[in-house]
Amino acid sequence: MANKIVIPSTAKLAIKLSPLEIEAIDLFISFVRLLGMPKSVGEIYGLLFASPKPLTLDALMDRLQMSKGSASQGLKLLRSFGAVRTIYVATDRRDHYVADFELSNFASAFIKEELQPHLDSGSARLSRMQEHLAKLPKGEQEVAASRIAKLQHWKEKGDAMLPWILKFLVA
Amino acid sequence: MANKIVIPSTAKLAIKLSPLEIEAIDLFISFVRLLGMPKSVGEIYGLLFASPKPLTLDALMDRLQMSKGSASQGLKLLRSFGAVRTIYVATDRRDHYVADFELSNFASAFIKEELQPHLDSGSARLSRMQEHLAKLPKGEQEVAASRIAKLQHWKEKGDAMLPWILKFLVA
DNA sequence: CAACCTGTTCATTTTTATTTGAACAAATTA
DNA sequence: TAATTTGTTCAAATAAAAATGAACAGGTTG
Repeated sequence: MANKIVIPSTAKLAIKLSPLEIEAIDLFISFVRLLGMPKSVGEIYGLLFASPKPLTLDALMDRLQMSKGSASQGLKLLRSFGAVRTIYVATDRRDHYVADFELSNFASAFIKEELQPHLDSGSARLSRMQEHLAKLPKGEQEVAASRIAKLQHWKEKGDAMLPWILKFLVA
Repeated sequence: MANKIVIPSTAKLAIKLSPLEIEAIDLFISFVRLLGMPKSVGEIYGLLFASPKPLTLDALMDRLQMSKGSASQGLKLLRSFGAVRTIYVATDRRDHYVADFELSNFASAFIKEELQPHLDSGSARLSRMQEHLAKLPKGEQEVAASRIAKLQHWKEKGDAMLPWILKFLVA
């Protein structure tokens, strides 16, 4: 005998995502993947981006069919670099989220958290390399020195470029 | 009874990586990870970068303790964007690899293969969004239109920025 | 041409990243 | 203050990415 499916009166039917929402979500999934973030973060931002009104954690879970943990962590990350913020909604004590539309938030978070640290640790690395170089057999020193110089040059290029990119994005 | 360990006369002891090599490998592992490439690619490039002479696939496997499959695929990828190339070595029919020191190869491969395609598909996506927009209830059209305009703006910014970055890198 | 050498491919295994959901804490309400 | 609501955390499960190694294809050599 087949089980009867009972839907409690409090259950909310998940409203299917609209084509526009799907398009936005899809766009932001590929965008965040590019920055090495989990897909769920793209889904959340995409839906908030497309949504005309603020959404609660519940609503996100419901419409994206996503666990509470993912939604909570995704929002945490998005908040951390200002891609999303809460907005006060009277009579409802839940947090209501809206997307911030400044794309540069994503990019500058990526630059500050991923690129900058690597460039910064680069100086120390180059020093260490110079030390190792000194201990090399004479015959190998010249080649190695020229390659370390290459790295130095790349680092300088990176250092010079990042501020410029940041400025361009924010502008 | 303990087994006797027999080392066949043809076996080559893997030469331990030098501190300089380790430093280079470590650097390039984080670099390629940033570009979403597998660690093994960074190891290969790093060792070739540090190596004063060309290395064969065998040598890479041996010194990096890496499988033939990984080495072969990593080299294939690195060759595909010119980060590595083969060099002729008389009396040895194996391929001998050297690193190409033009950093811009990595960056422009990344731009051409990851960033550019997303921007390119963006136009079609924006058109689709415009169509969905038209089918929206009147009340929601205005908000949605302004957000699509945002996307348009970002896309234009990206389109404008990429060529500039590319030029900066190659310079 | 048969045995060998070199490198590629790809199904399988292993490792790493992401998601889930239940336990928890904090705040609110009855 | 007990019950409820809301959101976070984290250990465990799942999914995705990467590495492995055996089978293979194409050369080369004796």
